[in-house]
Amino acid sequence: MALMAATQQVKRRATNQGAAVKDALAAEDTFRSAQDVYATLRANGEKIGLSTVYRHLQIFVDDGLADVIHKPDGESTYRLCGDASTTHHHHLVCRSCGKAVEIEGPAVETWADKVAAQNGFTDVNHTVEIFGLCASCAG
Amino acid sequence: MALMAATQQVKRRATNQGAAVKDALAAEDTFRSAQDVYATLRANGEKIGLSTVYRHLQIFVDDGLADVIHKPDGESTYRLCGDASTTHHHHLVCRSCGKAVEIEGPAVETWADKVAAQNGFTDVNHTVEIFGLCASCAG
DNA sequence: CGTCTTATCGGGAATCATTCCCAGTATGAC
DNA sequence: GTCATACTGGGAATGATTCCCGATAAGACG
Ligand SMILES: [Mn+2]
Ligand SMILES: [Mn+2]
Ligand SMILES: [Zn+2]
Ligand SMILES: [Zn+2]
Repeated sequence: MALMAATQQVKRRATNQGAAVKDALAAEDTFRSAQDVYATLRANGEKIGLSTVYRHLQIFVDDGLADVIHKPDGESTYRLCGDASTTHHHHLVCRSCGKAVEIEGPAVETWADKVAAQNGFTDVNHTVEIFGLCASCAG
Repeated sequence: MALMAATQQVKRRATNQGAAVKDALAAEDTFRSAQDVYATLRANGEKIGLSTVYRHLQIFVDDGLADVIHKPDGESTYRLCGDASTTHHHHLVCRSCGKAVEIEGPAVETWADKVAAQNGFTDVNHTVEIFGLCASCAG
């Protein structure tokens, strides 16, 4: 069989580059771009390459440890999932500083599935992101 | 005042390149990339440059005539709004062929605003897109 | 511990969508 | 018709992301 279960854990080596990327993400509750994470790490004297940053960010997403949001300009931003990482959720994101709050909307989930079914669509998923200015940035 | 109302109509010249781009979009009910529209027009013998295609697609978006959706890979895709273009709406999009259905969800709108307000966010907007396989592509 | 297999690194090249630039062209007002 | 200038388009530039591949280091095993 060529297809493995998506939840199959892959054996990974523990490297300090990987730890550094995770620490960088964990230090902020904001969605951050790969370029930004890379710049921060280098500024802190970390010895790491840009390719490696991209590699680990993608691994986190694959493992369900991080979420990715595409900014309007197309750039990908990443953030570690909170403690409630096991449940499906969405985000309320500050356009200015990137600060994000995990949100849930059961009603939205059922609505999305219903609308899709009514139109004959199957194998559905959805993206729901709310953007705005957080209290700090609004002042 | 440096800021004009977003609804202010700008005077534009009628060019056949602009018409060609609009016709190309109107011919399909799918979200299509600038590159795709460009390739189609050239294949049809239209005399038009890639820059011009991007230019007009952006104009349509600015004028509220078209919607733009960013595919997971980050590429922007465009589609003319339907007759109900005056009302705020979202889309149910086929992952395979790009076919899109305009959908409305009043409950989602109020939910989004409420969640944002509860968390002290202002000047909010949101993206809600449902992806799946249309009936044709599912067979 | 040493050795060995190989996953992981990382720097630079390559890709690719999108934007920029600007001299040439066509629109529409008068 | 004339004219000011909005529009055009081809090529260069940008910038994020991916590729490539020889060098490095994690960790299994004895
Ligand atoms: Mn959801
Ligand atoms: Mn909405
Ligand atoms: Zn903020
Ligand atoms: Zn389809």
